[in-house]
Amino acid sequence: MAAKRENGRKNDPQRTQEDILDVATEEFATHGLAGGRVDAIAEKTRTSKRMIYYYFGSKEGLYLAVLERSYRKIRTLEADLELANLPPEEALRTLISTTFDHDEANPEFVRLVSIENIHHAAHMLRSEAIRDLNVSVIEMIEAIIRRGVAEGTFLRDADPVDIHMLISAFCFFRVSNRYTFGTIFRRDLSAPEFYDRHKKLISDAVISYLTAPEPDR
Amino acid sequence: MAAKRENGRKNDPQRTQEDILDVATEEFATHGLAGGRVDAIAEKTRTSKRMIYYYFGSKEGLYLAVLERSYRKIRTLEADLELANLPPEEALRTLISTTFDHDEANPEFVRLVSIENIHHAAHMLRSEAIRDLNVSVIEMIEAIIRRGVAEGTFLRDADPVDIHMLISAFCFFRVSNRYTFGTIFRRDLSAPEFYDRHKKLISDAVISYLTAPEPDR
DNA sequence: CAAAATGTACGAACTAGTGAGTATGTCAAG
DNA sequence: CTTGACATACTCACTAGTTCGTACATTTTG
Repeated sequence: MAAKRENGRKNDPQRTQEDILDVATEEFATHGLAGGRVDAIAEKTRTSKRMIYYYFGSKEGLYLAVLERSYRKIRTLEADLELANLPPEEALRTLISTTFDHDEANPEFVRLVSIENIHHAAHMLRSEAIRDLNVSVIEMIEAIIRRGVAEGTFLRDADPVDIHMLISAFCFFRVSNRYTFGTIFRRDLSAPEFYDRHKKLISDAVISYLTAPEPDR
Repeated sequence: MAAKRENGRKNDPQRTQEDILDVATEEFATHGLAGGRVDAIAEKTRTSKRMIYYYFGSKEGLYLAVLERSYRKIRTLEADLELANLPPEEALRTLISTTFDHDEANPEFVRLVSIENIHHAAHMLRSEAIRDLNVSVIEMIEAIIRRGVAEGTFLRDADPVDIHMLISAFCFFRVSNRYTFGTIFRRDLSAPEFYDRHKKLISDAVISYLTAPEPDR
């Protein structure tokens, strides 16, 4: 065993882990947790399978790490939105636009969340990091609604979580159900023509919901 | 016939297949396609694994059969809605209520669709039965909008597929993302208190979208 | 040198799928 | 109404291949 270090290896644990996580994100997002193959991940990595187990312990451990990292990424996005100075309607449109663009730009995140739901969010529940995500969106929406109601623009004092759900559902569904919906209605939801139109649709829907008078039924 | 014997075997192909499909639906909806185990299905069945292959050829064949059967079930539901006599708004509320209730009552269907989306709707595309689903909802929505616009109740001439998407997204998301959304926002979306409230929310949102004047921006 | 990081080769368990033979029901002919 | 031929329905045991995970050796780094 001539110990030649022709291509002498460099130890770079940081990069190794990032590399594994990148590849694993793609693999799990494409095939699911059960469908994702550890060997397949290892091969696409610049390192070996041994390192996956060295750093993440198990397949599930790796999956959880992938999930946590994905969630951590969004948290930052929401954080630096300056909405307090905008008029309520505009603030809301900006917020919706951000959610919309995020889901549009991160289909692998959307897929991971779908997969996690199939597993009843079991891994998420075990992860403090994700469980304790402080969700600033809700506070933002709450503030916007309060301002809107105060100044008389909004006529409905809606629940902010409900409003967030209305927004999220549409933005998420557009990406998560792109394929089945697209197949049935013969419509390619990733086509650029729908981008502006759908963003306007959900924005207008939310705004008109809030500005419409509460029907007495 | 009438050959009834104590513990002798009874040939009942119809029942055998139904039995397999019932169990497989549950298994795939719970664990996904890759995660679902043929052996597990076989065990919960009153028949054997050999019969699964006898009737469905392969694991994928079984999955496809499950998917087709699930889709076939809904098709009927939509069909017998009598909306033509109702005023537009009420017709729309009835339609939304139906979609809402369907997703609420069939979480395993919602899950199967989610799973199918992870697979890019690959199986669906291969199934004529599903691909050729004639979607009457769209025509219904189209008719309602047309009537509403004609009589001046609705001020927007919206695309019916877009409207259906807005409705579907919310109803679907409520069920499909029940677990992750519920975990993050500490809210049990299957709790009865949300049932009426959410149904009213999506209905009001759609109605107010259609009745609100098109903003000029 | 010790500790951390990495590569190789292997194995135990699992899993989709099958080979080969058995039971059941139908029906036509004797 | 009995017999036997035949197609469909079914059972049991087995296998080839995959997949997660690990034992062991080796290299890098401080």
